[in-house]
Amino acid sequence: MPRPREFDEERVVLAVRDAFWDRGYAATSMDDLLRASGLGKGSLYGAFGDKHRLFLRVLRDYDDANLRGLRERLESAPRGVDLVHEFVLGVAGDPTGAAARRGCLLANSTAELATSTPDVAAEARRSYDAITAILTEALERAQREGDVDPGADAAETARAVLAAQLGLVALGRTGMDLAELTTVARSALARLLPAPVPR
Amino acid sequence: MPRPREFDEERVVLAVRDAFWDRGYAATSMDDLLRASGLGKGSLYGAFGDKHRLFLRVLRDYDDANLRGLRERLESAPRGVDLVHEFVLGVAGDPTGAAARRGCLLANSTAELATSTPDVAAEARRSYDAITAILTEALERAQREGDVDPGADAAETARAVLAAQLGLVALGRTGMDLAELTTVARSALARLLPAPVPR
DNA sequence: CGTGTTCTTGACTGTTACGTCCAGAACACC
DNA sequence: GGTGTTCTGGACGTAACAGTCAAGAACACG
Repeated sequence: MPRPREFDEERVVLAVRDAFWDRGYAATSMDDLLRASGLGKGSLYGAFGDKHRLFLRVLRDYDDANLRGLRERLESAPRGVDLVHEFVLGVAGDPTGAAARRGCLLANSTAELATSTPDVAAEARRSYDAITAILTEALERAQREGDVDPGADAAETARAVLAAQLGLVALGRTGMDLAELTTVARSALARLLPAPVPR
Repeated sequence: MPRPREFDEERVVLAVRDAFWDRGYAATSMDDLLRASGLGKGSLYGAFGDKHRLFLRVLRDYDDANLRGLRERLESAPRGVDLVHEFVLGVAGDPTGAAARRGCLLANSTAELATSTPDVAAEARRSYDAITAILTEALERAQREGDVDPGADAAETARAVLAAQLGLVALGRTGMDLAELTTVARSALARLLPAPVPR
């Protein structure tokens, strides 16, 4: 009997996500979000609650999509080491550089809000732990496939790779030249992944 | 003949810096800054201009102090490689973990503002370029001193080290366990600095 | 000790912020 | 087609926001 929603919840989350992504949490006003989503006040508040709750919803959806994508790529990757390369080099993947300048919504939000909003810090830990697990799995596969030294601690390597990727994201956000960013990514990758001893 | 200032400009900049550091740029109100500095509105506006200009002043002072500290430590360090270690391990240097959770003002600000405020992105590039130059010098010294493989490209290594450090700062901000953070820092460092070939 | 310049304080303005609320619209079901 | 429930849009209230301004205080200098 209820009147059905006129909007698609997922589309609204994506539109709102872009607004937060472009301006940051605090600088994004509710009016910005209403304009971005095309909804009226009652609808947005009714469906998602206040700004803080809406933001957390956006962030969680963003992270989940990222993790889902990583897992899928791990399964479809010909070799485990490919995923690791993709993960790190992807920071400079967009040839226009727009994606690099935009950075990562989670990383941006953590830097802006981690102190004042424990929810965001917790979400970041959750996400980074999950990414580390996926990278660890990829590296273990790479070890079995002979692309990475089997003597290396896969979990430890995964964390180092994650740190390097986060650093690259930070550098990309400064507007660093894409070619330079790629060079840094390649050299970091080459050093972090210990090659198997040739025999 | 003019009436002298009653406040110390440098102390005000530091107090204001802490306020920005704790809350982020957008979430810090002028009232917060007035309370933190102890000044009245006319004084703060008269001495530093509006919020944006004040923030840039704070950021520039912060960066300059950082760079000065790095250069001094490079000169006083027994070995070039020591500075590189300090630089990376320093992220987890405070045993309480408060410093790690707080992160770096420049990194936080870049993540929050780089898109909307080109000044901040430019300041970040300036600072990171300067850090890279210092690290390059330290690495070249380390190569001469036999602590790093002389065949490695020092500038490229410096950029990789910077990326790793920025990643560690990002991880620290999530509240990651200090011991774990240190472990990641050590393993990244060990892999990024190619050991000299023993002979 | 008068004078001129700067500094300080806080009231004030206009804008924008977030969130609530209500009247009317739109639909599913009977 | 009536009825009940939810959705929609916008007006509204209160609070906080950034920044201006003017009146008076504090000093250096002559």
